[in-house]
Amino acid sequence: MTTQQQFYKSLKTLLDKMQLLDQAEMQAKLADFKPAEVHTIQYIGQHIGANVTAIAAGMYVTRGAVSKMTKRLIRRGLIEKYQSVENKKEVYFRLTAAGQEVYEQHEAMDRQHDQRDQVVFDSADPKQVAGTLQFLQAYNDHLDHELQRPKQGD
Amino acid sequence: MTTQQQFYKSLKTLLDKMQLLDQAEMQAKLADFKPAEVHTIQYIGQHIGANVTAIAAGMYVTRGAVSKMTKRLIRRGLIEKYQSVENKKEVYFRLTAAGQEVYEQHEAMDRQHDQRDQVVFDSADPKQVAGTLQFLQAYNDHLDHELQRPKQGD
DNA sequence: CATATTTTGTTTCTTTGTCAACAAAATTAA
DNA sequence: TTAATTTTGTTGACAAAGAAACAAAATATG
Repeated sequence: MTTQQQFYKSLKTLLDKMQLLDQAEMQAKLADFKPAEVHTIQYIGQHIGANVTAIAAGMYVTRGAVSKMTKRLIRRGLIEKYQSVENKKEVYFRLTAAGQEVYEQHEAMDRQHDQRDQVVFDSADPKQVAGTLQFLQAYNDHLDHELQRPKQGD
Repeated sequence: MTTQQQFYKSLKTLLDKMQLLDQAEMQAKLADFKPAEVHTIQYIGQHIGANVTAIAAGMYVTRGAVSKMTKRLIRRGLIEKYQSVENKKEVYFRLTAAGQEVYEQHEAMDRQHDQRDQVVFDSADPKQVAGTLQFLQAYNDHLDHELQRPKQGD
């Protein structure tokens, strides 16, 4: 297996495992809410005033998915939609008090996960950690570049 | 944002971007097959003789998902199921010639992706790359440990 | 050995997402 | 300014995966 393949596999399974762990905890602490609901609440909480298209881009899903999910969250009283006078086409969202409550519970959970994994960061060489972040950033930059240049013939 | 949060975000978006890029190419070159079909074919090709449970564990999905997908791949003539005389409960799979064909096309595509991103590995400090792999491995080991110890009270 | 428990795979129902078609609004071009 | 084009959001049909209930087979326990 090449370095690259190893890298990819490690990355993939790492996230799979995190999701497995996190999901179990979510089930327990936020049982009334589906994972995707919480995820969307989190994104809106962190990106106040984002419209459907921006949320879709940020969450790497389609606008259709966001449209449906926000509709559901509105129905459940967790977010509100609003529009601007300048632009009657775009739709923006904010958390309601109930949504804010869910948001904060989830944030607390996130901090617990951070605690759970802190030992990995603490016991590693700080230079190795910094190098890892730097490498991931370089890789991300490369892919951003690739995404902007979508094949020949466009 | 803490180092840990930065790390997680980089990881997540990196995989999101890869998937975005890869999916576009898949659509073009293996248009007759759904991503999940190709993914399962790839796993079976690399793990001959794996049963439903093993495939599910390896792919981080449920047995139900594997059961359904393998059924579909059999219907489409891409894999075969077989059983052993010693164990009439477990079900194993192998690729057919048609499945092998898809498998190889996908492998070729994977090698192209490797080429696409090789520059990232080439232009980085080899020590940084090695350090990154090491760190990811350490993190994976930590999570394996956490997954084996599923909370208090079990 | 006989029975209880666990493992394995399948199925049904639900959740989540994509895709494609569409309408309304905004932007660009003529 | 009017008309063509693009952007934005919504919807419906469908695809993929999860959870839970189940039956059959294997394993453990007495």
